[in-house]
Amino acid sequence: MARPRTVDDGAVLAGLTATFRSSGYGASSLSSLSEAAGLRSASLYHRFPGGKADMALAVLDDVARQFAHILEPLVTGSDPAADVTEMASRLSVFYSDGKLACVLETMTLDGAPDEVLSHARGLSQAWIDAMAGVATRAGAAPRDADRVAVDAFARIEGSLVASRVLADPSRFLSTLADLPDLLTLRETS
Amino acid sequence: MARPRTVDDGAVLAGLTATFRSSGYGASSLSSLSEAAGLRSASLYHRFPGGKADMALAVLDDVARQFAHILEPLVTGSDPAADVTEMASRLSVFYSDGKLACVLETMTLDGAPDEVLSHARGLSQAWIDAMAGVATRAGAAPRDADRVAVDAFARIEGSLVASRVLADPSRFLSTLADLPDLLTLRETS
DNA sequence: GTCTATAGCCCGATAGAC
DNA sequence: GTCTATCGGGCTATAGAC
Repeated sequence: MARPRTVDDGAVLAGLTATFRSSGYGASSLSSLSEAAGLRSASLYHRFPGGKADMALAVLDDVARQFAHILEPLVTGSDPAADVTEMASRLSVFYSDGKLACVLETMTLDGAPDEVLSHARGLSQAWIDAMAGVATRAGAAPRDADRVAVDAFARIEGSLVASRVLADPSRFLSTLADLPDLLTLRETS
Repeated sequence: MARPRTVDDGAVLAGLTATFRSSGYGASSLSSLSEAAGLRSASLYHRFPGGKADMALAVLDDVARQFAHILEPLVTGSDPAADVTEMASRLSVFYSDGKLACVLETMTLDGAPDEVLSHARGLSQAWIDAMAGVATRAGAAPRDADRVAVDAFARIEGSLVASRVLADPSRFLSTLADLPDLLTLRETS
């Protein structure tokens, strides 16, 4: 990233991410991506020679970087319930309190190339593994830890879908609030 | 539907549904819809003068009809837990054991027209209302009934997303198995 | 590194024969 | 009621000036 660029890398990625996130892979046209990124399509092809698939992979790489931050409390923390609360807080920022869709959901629709699908799959699995890890530290048996981690993943994704379909993001926030109990096996919900 | 048609109405709708369901609204092209329906695009325009939006609305109408059947046990039954089990069984057929996406999820992405969005929203709400109704009959207070119904909706949608993203439909089936306890407030999960 | 311009194809949609 | 043929425009992608 040493060479001068008239449009900031981060701004380009942010624009591409926003478009893929809200429209999905197949419905994101190059012109919509170009407009959101602030670059003409020819310039996008200069940065992403593989075209739309390359852009999607770069977006997923960037999302992976953001998730590394979101999940960091689960890896470095020592108080499982507090660590999950902190992860939930960072998730809330990432999803804008439930107003934004999950790129893992939207990007795996349409006719996304296999490489994009497997990338999204790996990212989801890493997220689940991190949540299973904190459940294990909270005292869960490996099978239970994996079960509640996948359950947490499904509940988060489902609450985002419900927030969009019902046009009411409140379900996402209450799901986040339930996560500490769910992942530490103090299931009250 | 008295006039002769060389291609069966049901087959056309089934093809359109399959395409919208797996690709979403924006990524479903007229050529893909045409191929799935078994009709040339000009013939599709004859049946659906409003174009793609008309086709999407017809698909949602058909889905509403199917949901009337899926939800029928909740309305006519007398044993809440058994009624939810029967609904879950019919849902499993509709979603092909978790291998098919939810048209309510995929159709509300992309640039779907407002009419399509509100149609999908109404269908989701009817589903939730039916589930809240059975929870009420199981003894839940109105607030609790609505809460668990929305929760059930979100869990079902989330398990379908998880099934797709993780390429493992088993989460959908275990979510269905949890529904009777969830909706009758015997929460063990 | 980004731009204008354009290639070639596919898009949604329509006209008119049968 | 479905077809072939076609319109204008948007699509992904590339060539070449600056």
